[in-house]
Order: sequence, then structure tokens, then C-alpha cells
Amino acid sequence: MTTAEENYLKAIYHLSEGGKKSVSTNDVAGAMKTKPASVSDMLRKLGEKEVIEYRKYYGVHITDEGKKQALQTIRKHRLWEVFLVDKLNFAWDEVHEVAEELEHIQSPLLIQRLDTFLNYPKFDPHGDPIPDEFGDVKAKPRLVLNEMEIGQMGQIVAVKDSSAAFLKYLDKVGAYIGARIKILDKTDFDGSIEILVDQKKNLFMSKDVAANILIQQS
Amino acid sequence: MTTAEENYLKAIYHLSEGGKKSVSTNDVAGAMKTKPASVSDMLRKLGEKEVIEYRKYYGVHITDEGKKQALQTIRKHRLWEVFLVDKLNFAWDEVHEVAEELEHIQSPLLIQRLDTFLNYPKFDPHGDPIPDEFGDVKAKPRLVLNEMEIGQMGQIVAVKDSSAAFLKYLDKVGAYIGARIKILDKTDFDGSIEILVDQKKNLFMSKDVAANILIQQS
DNA sequence: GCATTTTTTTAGGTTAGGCTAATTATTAGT
DNA sequence: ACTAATAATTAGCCTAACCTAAAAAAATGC
Repeated sequence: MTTAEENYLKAIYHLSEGGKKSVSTNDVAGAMKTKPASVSDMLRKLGEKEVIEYRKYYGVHITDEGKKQALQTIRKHRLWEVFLVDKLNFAWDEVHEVAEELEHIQSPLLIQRLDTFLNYPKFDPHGDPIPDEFGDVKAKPRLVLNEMEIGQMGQIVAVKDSSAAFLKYLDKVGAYIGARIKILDKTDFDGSIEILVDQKKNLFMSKDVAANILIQQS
Repeated sequence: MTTAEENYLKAIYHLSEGGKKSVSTNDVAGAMKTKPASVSDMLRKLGEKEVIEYRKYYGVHITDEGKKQALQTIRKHRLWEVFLVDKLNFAWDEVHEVAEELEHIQSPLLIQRLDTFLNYPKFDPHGDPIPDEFGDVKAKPRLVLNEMEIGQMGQIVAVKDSSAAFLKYLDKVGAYIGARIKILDKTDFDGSIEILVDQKKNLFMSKDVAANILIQQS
């Protein structure tokens, strides 16, 4: 698989995560920042390699083999993110682009040794689970912060939007992966919420921000 | 610079290391394992970028700017080699191919942090010096083992041939970077030599082997 | 339910980096 | 010094991954 093929497959995997059976050409083009015409070409190629099922005009469905390969790429990406943050002292909002390059290094031995060196981490710095070498992910169910009810509690375990802008904002207001939170209030007309962070800090946030924060109840 | 361009430039740099002012198209093709026709194309491109001076039919000369860029690639390669050996427990003969991929990751911050993490190493696992961020290399003069005289002493600091086959052979016979050696005997008719390793182990080696081992006198 | 809009695909072009075959420059041999 | 051999370049083609414009299929609106 080439770097471009790996990136397309990863994008298709992520787009089908929400249980959607089929992903459209336009969706892929949006995710990859390429034009639909380029996507059609690539889908034909990936279809021939049998990592996706491709029916013209009807979108694409990732196969079991495709899923396995996508999860390996994701595994590599997230392991490198752990390395960058834990060992090289990168901030969590600086790692994505570099990991995007590192994930394409071809060496199973390297990844195996890296995993050992990092002491077999199960989550990356954004709280996303790291698949094992067989592609197995043991993720506990998560809630989106803006869908929780007043009084509910949990821990921030991940963010949906990994853009530097969003991550920097979270840092600024004092939210972080691992923070324990409790829903104090919800405003119906704009969906904004008030939460308590670590039993001490009150924090207001808009619905748009809350919709990008994932919570796990313990 | 693309990956291919970086690789060509590095090859040209290495080929001109022996003080040769000009490198031939065929030499580059040999080093890059491509055909001379492909090299002509690439030399034109590198010439336009002014990292080499290219006169048709007369070979190529690397410019100061080209040298600087080649040294940065070499710096990255050698830092990654140190990482692989020191941190991930790779054997010194397993690192070259992986480092060849890692050296093309584009992130000055990454290299700066890696350098810090590795504690600013000055030599890679093969004993080759690591250029600093300005491209400066402080290498002490080296002798080729087969050109030393009986009675001379020194330390193995590098090998010319980094192939896995050669490195494995050295491991097997007990030679390694850092070993202190003394020339015990030289056979004129075939150039083979006998050395003492670390004041205890006698070792015979052919001229071909000795010609690939570099010694530094302290 | 037919026309319009949207989505997707196809056709054809571009750039990077390879290739082979043919041509041209340089170098070597007698 | 002239011919033969070698080295280097050009011409023309290929594949991967993008693009734009045009055509075709599917979805939508009234």
C-alpha cells in the first residue's frame, strides 16, 4: 500500500465509524481535501485491492481486510503520538501533523519495539484507544458532553476535533484529558452548559465546544 | 525538497566526500540504483535548485547550499540510528533501512527534540559523526585498518561498508565500534592482518575486511 | 412523473520519478 | 588522428496521484 492509499483507507474507516454502512465519494473528498474526481480513481484502485467494496454511484463499504489495515495505520499513528508527547515533550496539539508522516514508516519491527519502549500504552494523548497488533480495540462506551444531563458525572477521555485551535482553547480554559467533570446546568435555548471540573473549577462552554468533548462514565 | 531529491543529494555528497571535485552520472546511477537516463533528469532539476553545479557531460559538483542540505539529511539519519539502537534496542545492522525512511520526516522541531532526548550524541552506532544543526562535523582523522603498520594502536570508530552481511560478520568475530586494537602482524602477499582486540583476543582478517574498518588514534 | 439539481464518473491533462531505445559527446586505442 | 568504445543526454513512454471540464446517473422538487 502506498502512503496515499493508506490515507484514503484511514479516512474511509473513520467516516464509517458512526455505524454508517456506506460512505459517499463527496465525504471522502471532503475528508481528504481532494476533488471527487480523484476520489473515484482511488476508490477503483482500493476496490481492486479488496480493502473496500465499491459499487459505482453507490458509495463504498470497508471490508474486514480493509478495516484491519486501517487499524494498523491508526495504531502506528497513535503510538507515535504517545512517543512525541511522553518522550519528546511535545504538547498534545503539536503532534498530529508529525504523526501523520511517521505512521507511514514501513517496519513492523519498529512498531513492535516502539510499543514496548512506550510500555504498551492503551490510549493516545487525545484519549483515543490504540488498537493492538491484531486490530482489537477495547473502548468503553462514550458520551458526547453536550448530550449529558444535569447531575451526570464522568471523565473527559477524548476530543472529536483534534485541531490545534480547539486543543489550545481547551488548555486555556483548563479542560484536559482525564479531568473529572459534573454537569451543573444546561441552557435550553442555545445548548450551552456549565460544568464543574475536578470538583473545584466552574466552566461555561458553548454547545459547539461540548459537542467535541467525549466523556466516559466510570 | 522531495524524498527523491534528498536521496540524490545525499548520494552526491557521499560520492564527493573523498575530495573528488566532480561526480559522474554513472557514479550517481550506481549509488542510487537507477539508470543514467533518470539521473540526467534529476541532475537538471537539482541544478535548477542550485544545490549542485551541473555542466552537461562533465559531471556534477555539490554547492555550499547543497552540502548544507545534504548534511541536514545525514544528521537526521544518524540521529534516528542512535534512537533505534539506544532506545529501541535495534542491533546496529538492523537500523539502516528504517533510518533511510525516518530521515525524510519533515519537522525541524522533531529533530531538535530528538537530539535533546538522545542527549546530543556526536556519533552514530557505526561510529560516523553526527553533523550539528549548522552542518558542522568535528571528525578526528581516521586511518583505514589495512593501511596501518605493525605495532600501531587505536580504536575502531567506524566502518565503510554498512551492509548487514558485513556488520554481522564483525559481530561474529568480536569486532565492534569502540574496540581498542593493536596491529600484531601483516602478511605482505595477501595483505591480511592479525590484530589484538581489547588486549586479549587475537583476530585474523583479510585485507578486504580490514579495508572497511576505520581506526582513530587517541 | 418529469425536469432540474446534485453527485459521481469519465475523459483528458499535469508533475514527479522511473524506464528503454536512440542519439550525441567524450574518451581511448592503435 | 581517426575510429571504436564508453558515457551521457534526449525522446518518448509508463504509473501514481492529483487536477478541470464534460458527461452520466441518482436524487429532489413541484
